[in-house]
Amino acid sequence: MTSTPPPLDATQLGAYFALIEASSLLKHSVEQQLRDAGDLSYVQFQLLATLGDSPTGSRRMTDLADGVVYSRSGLTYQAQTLEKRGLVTRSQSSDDERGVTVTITEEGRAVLAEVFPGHVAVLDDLLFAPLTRADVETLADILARARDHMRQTPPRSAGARRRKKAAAAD
Amino acid sequence: MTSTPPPLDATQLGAYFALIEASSLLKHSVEQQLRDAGDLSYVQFQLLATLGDSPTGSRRMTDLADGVVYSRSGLTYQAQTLEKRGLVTRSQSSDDERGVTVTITEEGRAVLAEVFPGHVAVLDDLLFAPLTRADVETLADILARARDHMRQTPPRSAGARRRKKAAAAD
DNA sequence: ATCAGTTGCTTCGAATCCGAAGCATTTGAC
DNA sequence: GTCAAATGCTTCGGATTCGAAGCAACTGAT
Repeated sequence: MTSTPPPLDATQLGAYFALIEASSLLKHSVEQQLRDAGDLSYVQFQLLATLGDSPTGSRRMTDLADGVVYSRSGLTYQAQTLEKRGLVTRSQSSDDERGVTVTITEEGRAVLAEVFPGHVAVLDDLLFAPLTRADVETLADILARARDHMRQTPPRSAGARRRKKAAAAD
Repeated sequence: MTSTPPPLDATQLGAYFALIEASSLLKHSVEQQLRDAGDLSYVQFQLLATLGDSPTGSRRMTDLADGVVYSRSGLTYQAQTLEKRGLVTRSQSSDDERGVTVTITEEGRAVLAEVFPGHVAVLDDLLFAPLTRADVETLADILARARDHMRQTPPRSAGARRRKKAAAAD
């Protein structure tokens, strides 16, 4: 029974659709450029960029997955792929025996450098071209707030593993 | 020709990352809700919603694919899936022998109605909660401009087939 | 120390996705 | 009319994705 009429007005719908469409279109174009320039998928680029941004060039798997909004298993797959191509190395974390530290290689940095200018060019052409400086600032502010809110609002059934015990007092 | 890395300033980077992260996080949560509420993927929901929005309840495949930012083959797959579940029907277009018209069924509308309130709830909780009314208006305006720009800016290296203008009458 | 619970990552199976190739129809040029 | 190119969609093959289950290591309490 749909007893609750949609409390979304036209403006909200517009913002929602525009958000989804814009990010989809942008992602598609970026993906194409990355594929052409360095044979990288978007996730792979994100991973390399995240690693390259780190002072040590390394991160733990979980941190990577969280940063990129990705599943653990998907990250394992991509990390393996990147390792096979020699763009990253994987090693046991020093303090935690079961932790895996991923580190970008020189080769990885090279690919990153290869791809980056084109990446930026796509962003300039598609995203920033029709926007003023003030628009970009405003956009960054609003979306950052939304993102932060989502980050700290736990999905109803994701994130932590289901607790089997203590079900009664959950 | 990669001699001039166009620099992105902090604000631009912030806007870009926030856009990607926010849309990713939102999409993930929405996907979960749709899966739980009606066993629909996000694309499937988008398709049903698009069809439901049409006065006739029908659209041609290509128009659907464009609207949802999806590959043709992916759309074929999803249309088949939805047809198997009885949520849409597919039939030959009247004026074009090779065109396929997809139409939402009563069952499809029912599922849509079933899922919609929860969908809206997620949007309210995650996207709109931390934003003011003015924020939403601004966001809609800016992103709509960006989206429109992307829509009419063809991918530079895409050897995609040229597509003509679609008929306005529906 | 030991046990149960938690966490980090991987493996597994299945679903989904895309691009390229293919088929059928339409369009445009001649 | 006929042919070549363009268009609409599907099929095919392969890559990517996720959740669930599994294994190993850490933690805290006893």
